[in-house]
Amino acid sequence: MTNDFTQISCLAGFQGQEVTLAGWLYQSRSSGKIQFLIIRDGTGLCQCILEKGKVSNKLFEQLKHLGQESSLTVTGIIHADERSVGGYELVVTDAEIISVTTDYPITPKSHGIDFLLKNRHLHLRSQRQWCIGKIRHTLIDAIRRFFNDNGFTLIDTPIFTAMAAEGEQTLFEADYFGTPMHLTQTGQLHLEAAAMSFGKVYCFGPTFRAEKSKTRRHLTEFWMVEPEVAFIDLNGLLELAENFVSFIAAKVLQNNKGELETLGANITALEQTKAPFYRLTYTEVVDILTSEKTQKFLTRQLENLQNTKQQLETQIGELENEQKGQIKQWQKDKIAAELIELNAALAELNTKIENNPKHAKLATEFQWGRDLGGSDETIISQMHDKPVFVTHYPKEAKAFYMKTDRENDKVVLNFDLLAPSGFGEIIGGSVREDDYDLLVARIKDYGLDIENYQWYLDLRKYGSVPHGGFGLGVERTIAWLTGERHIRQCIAFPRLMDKVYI
RNA sequence: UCCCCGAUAGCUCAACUGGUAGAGCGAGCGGCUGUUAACCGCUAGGUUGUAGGUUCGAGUCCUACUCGGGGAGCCA
Repeated sequence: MTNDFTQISCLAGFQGQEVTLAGWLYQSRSSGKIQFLIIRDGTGLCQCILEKGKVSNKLFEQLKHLGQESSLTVTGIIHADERSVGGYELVVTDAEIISVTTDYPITPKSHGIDFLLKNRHLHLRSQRQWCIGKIRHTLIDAIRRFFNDNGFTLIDTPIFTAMAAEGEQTLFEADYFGTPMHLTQTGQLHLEAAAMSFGKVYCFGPTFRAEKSKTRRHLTEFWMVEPEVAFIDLNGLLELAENFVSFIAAKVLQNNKGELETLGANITALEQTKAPFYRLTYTEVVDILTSEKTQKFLTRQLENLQNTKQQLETQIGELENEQKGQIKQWQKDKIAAELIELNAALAELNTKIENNPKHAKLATEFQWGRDLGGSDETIISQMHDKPVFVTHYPKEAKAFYMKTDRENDKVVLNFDLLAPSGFGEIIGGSVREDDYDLLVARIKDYGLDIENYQWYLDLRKYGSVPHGGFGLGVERTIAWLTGERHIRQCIAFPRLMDKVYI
């Protein structure tokens, strides 16, 4: 059946020709003797024009009363028309209704997030979620392409695992025929074993973390790609990471510019995502955070926020006055809708204004040795227009497997990559400890059961080499690329800390 | 886990200091030959999250609970 239908994304090649589209009614408007049906077919949107007299009266009346998301096929001639979504429109000569929908719950008006998540199975059809899905697809394809084209071998690491790698309090427990097991937090440890066989490897799959984190940056189930390379040092890893991120950003820009535009992404900023990225050590970051420059930066930011707040309040005041005046009811309602949006923006601004001094205080009082908090990362990330590497964190703040810097044993050879303009961390990586005795000591220091790590220690016994790798969070990367505020919109069926919808 | 905010029609929201519920969208019907979240007219639609309390009277005040949103800590 599929082969007979023309895809909306390919309409450019069919001007003046008659085609048949198969899809769903995305939206319709009628104006007496003319109807505008917007059809969605999974590849795009197309406005279909229905004129009275050009089709049978029966069909005209049926289509006039057809509910949103009804499925149908439409036949007609394609014309270019800039008034139309997508640039082409179809003048209908015939149509066949496949399935009638009544009372589709998601209307073209605004909805709350709880409602949309409860209806995620339907919300996936919306233009926004569709755009994000297309971008996600490109991103994942680009990730695989990059590693495949650069000599990496894909290794599928297990999801059931006995070991902890990232802190035991964030493990999901599973009952494995009576034996306690965990869902994987990372494929890294197994990947290190594979790297000693293939040299350059990567794994790509779902990852589970039971973090009690109810933020716009956290999911309990997320997708992570992790490369691991034998014979590499920290600089080599940074180069790999910046080439990788530049590549995937470029691919998304190349394939999904339209989707990025629809989503309101900052395309000019993304175009600057080219290696080399900025490089700072943790110690430099601490200096920056506690510097006067940062305080000034935050003060200026606060002033800007307050100015914006004032403008918003003035705007809201004007609208409220307008609303009281002698105007039509529908105009009042339009203003009411605008007010809701403005008030939401105001609430967000207020949160930022409230947080600014707290963040400023946290930054000034920052002491060497602590891990960077979310707000600290945000500040550093806001001060830069390209991704920033932060390297050489204090040993105590990081995982047991990270290699101690032989020139300064207080720090490890690790890095985080912060996406610019306030998006925060998208990559975490490190050189791995390759010395048997040092690794044993670290495992003991962390209070981990050494029995569980025997095979991992073997890797340091039989031909140990300097090696390392990193992990990139797919949903966070999508949030950064698209400018989407919340990570839950960046995966089709999100799993949140205290809520799994469908 | 902690702090702040919220819950009113299918959806998004109104209802000034306590006085018995109101719009838009959506749905149904009608009008309009170029609409872009179209517009105009009519109709239907509610035990105000749950349980108590204060009061002559509670959507509005108080208490507890449930659910949701935002933020913090921790992280990709």
